[in-house]
Parts: sequence; C-alpha cells; structure tokens
Amino acid sequence: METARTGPTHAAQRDTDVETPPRPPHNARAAGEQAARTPGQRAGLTREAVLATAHELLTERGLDGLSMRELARRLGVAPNAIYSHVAGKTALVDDLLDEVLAAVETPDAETNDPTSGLTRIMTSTYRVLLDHPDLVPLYLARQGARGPNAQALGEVMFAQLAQAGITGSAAHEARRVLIVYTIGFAALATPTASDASDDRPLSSAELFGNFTAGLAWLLNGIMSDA
Amino acid sequence: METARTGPTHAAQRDTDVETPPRPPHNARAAGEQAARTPGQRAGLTREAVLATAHELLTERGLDGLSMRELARRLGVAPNAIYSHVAGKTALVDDLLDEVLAAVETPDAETNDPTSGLTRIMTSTYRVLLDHPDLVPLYLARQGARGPNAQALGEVMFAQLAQAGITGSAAHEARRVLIVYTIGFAALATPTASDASDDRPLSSAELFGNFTAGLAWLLNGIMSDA
DNA sequence: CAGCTATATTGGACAGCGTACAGTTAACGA
DNA sequence: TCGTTAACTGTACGCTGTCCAATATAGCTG
Repeated sequence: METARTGPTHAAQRDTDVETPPRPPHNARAAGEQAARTPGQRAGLTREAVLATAHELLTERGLDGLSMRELARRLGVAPNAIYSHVAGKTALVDDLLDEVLAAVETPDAETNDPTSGLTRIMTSTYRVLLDHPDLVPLYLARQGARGPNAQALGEVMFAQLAQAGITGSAAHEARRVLIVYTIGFAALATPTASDASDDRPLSSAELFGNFTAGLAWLLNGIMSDA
Repeated sequence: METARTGPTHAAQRDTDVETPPRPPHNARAAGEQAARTPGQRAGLTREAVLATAHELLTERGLDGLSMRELARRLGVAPNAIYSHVAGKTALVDDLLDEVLAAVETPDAETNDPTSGLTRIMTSTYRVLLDHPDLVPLYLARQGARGPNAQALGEVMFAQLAQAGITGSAAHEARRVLIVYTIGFAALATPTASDASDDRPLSSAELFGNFTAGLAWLLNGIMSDA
C-alpha cells in the first residue's frame, strides 16, 4: 500500500531546485490521492476534518483500525500533520467520545416527570451508543467521557433527580448507577466480539426491551428511596 | 489475529494440569539478570510462571505496561520464548481474565434463596474485580470473560434463577443485566483514571453500598417478574 | 504593496510494539 | 544410543505514536 511514490520525477527529497509543481488552487482534500506536497505547503486541514475522518475511520474499521498513520493517509497528509490540530491520539479519541454525546436527546427542563425524563435520557444515550458500537469499549475503558457534552448531560440528570427530591450524595449514587448501567448494557449489546458466548444472539429489539426493563427496575428503586 | 500455527507451538490448553515435572531448580527466573543463554538452552519457563508474571506486570504497570517484551524481560527470556507457552498476547490476557474469576465465591447449590444466592455471587464478583482494578477495563473491552471459569459462573447464576422460577430467555435477560451491572459498576468504582469528574471520590464503602443498593433494585425487579 | 512572523506541513527518524522464521540445543521416548 | 519434539535465541519485518528540523505558506503589520 505504501510507496505509491514511483513517481517518474522527483523521488528525491532534498533536491530542491525550482520546479514549482502545479499548485492546487482550491486544493480540497483528496480522497484517495497521495499527497504530492513539499514540506511547507498547506493541505487545508482543519480540526473538524480530522475529527470527522477519525470518526469515520473508527466506526468503519474499528478501534484497531484507527491509527494516526491510516488517518493521515485518508486525509492525504503526512502523519505528523495531524499533530497541528490535535494534541495526540488519546486527545483525539477523547474529543471523539464527547462529540458523539452531543446527539443524546434530553427532556425539556420543564418536564415534571423525572422518571420519564430520566428514561428518555438513558434510552437516548443507549441508542446513541449503539449507533457507534466501536466507541463503546472506549467509553468503558475510559470510564465514560469527560468533555463538555458529558458534563452537560450529567447536569441534566441531576436536575431530573432533584425534581424527584433526590439530591446530594443520593443523587450522585443514582446517577452513577444509571450511567454505569447504560454504558455497560450498550457494551454487552454491542456485537463486536465473537459473542457466541452461550446462546443465539439476541435481536436488538430484544436487547432494547431487556435494557428498558432493567432501567425501569433501577428507576423504580431510585424513586422509592426518595 | 494470532494464527499460532506452526506445529511446535502448541501451548497445551489449560485443562488438567498433570503433575509438574522436575524443573531446573537453580536457574528459576532471574529477576534483573540478563539472559546469558545460547539458542537451544532451556529457561525453565512454565505456563503458570508466564501467567503469574503477566498478572503481576499488569496490576503493577497497567494495561499499557503489559507488553510481551517487558514480560519477557521480567522472565529473563527472549520475547519469542513466551509464544511457546501462550498463543499470543490476546490469548494471554484472556487466560488472565478467566483466572481471576476463579476467586469468585458461589453459594452452595442447595441454597434455597435465589435472591441471596445471586446477591452473594454478584457481590463476590464485584469484590474480586475490585481486587484487580487494571483488569476491569479489559473485561469491559472484551465484554466479559469467556473462559471456563466465566462459563461456570454463568451456570451457577442460571441455577439460581431457575430456583426462582426464571428460565429461558427471561433468565438470559436477567443474567445479562446482572453481569453488565456488576462489571460496569466495578469499572466506575475503579479509580484508575483521573476520576475528578465532578466531586470528591466516593469511599469504597460508599461505593459498595451504592452497588448493593442498585443490585437489590435489580433483583427485586427480576424476581417480581417471575 | 513589502516584509515579518507564526504555523501548517513534510521528510526523516527513534524507540517500541507483536510476532513470524529459522536455526540451536535440551529433554524424552524408543 | 538415537531420533524426535519442544523450548529457546537471534534476527527481522511491518507496524505503531510521536518528536525534530527544515520549509513554504498565510496573515498581519507597516
């Protein structure tokens, strides 16, 4: 796959004689093209493009498929170029994780039924997580996301719990239980690994019912504590 | 993928360990010594030694600290030598995970209170997991263990559920919920990452109460379904 | 418009990883 | 005693994340 260089002309690196190559006017990042750029030239990379392509690569090729080098290849860029836009691979993944959480639907702040509000948050989170199966193990390995979206979600949950009269450490407990349960369930529902552990794979509908049942039990317990 | 083909590497599946044959008593594994061995000489490595050192290395230096090369270094052996005893790194970790589960305490088969029986299993699992914090993310990433110990545990859970009149797909659901909840909770209870997400770290006692509360809610719901 | 500075990008490199291949030798059964 | 088998080493390949110095471009200042 590599060494597509074979270029008729300059395979030389430090050559440097005039010979200005045709400069791409609007550039636009090439999909599969190899970068024919000399050191100083811009590629028009943006942080958003990096994140988007990384996300795409991750959901497409899995966690092991996400490497800085492959990412750079897709962006038509040298691997190091990425480091001008993200601090490193772990930072990249962190941002990715938080980005996904933006899609979680939260109830209106005025909803006066905390149980249904929390159900909505958690089921939406569950669905969002299932939309990105390859991210789920990462949430787990990192014990949840820590970015602004994650933080905001946590606040909404607190608000709902407060409406149910649950505050302080009890609220922390309840929130933790709900988060753990939801992420964990998404993890087990995710069919990445050879999940033929013991029986036929459950359908996603079955799993979802499964999830909501357990969620209802938890919420029931939480509310009855208040 | 590990393939692990090539005739010689057979690595003996775990089962029934026959008696340990005479080992080179001196030698043993050198702590910091450098291997002064020429190609054909034996190092007295055993599968158990490999697993034990790997376990030690993992809990000591974390997941990123566990590398075949560092493991070999500790064993006083060339990296490839390990492949005579385990099929590859992933197999090694799989065995590690299952090994730990052997410590989970299960109720007597005759216990006639499924709720307390399941509580016992899950709390014991929780404690065992917390004893090996650095393994927990691995359980999650792999969605639980799949070795014989894990399988046996699953069977015991089924037996308890059956005593409560829960069988078939309902039993599968319930078991999945319980496993997810337990592993997930252990994950969030594990303080590996900078867990200063929002508030002071809960004490382990708080977390344990937290865990048992949610567990009780789940079991309550499960049993009320039967 | 010229000049300066900040920075996006490249080639190259480093250290480390998992593991395959091909030898060399010790242990073991015949 | 010999032949086979398994453990072990040396070496090497292709991969990884990331740093460094050089370079050309973009944007700002004048």
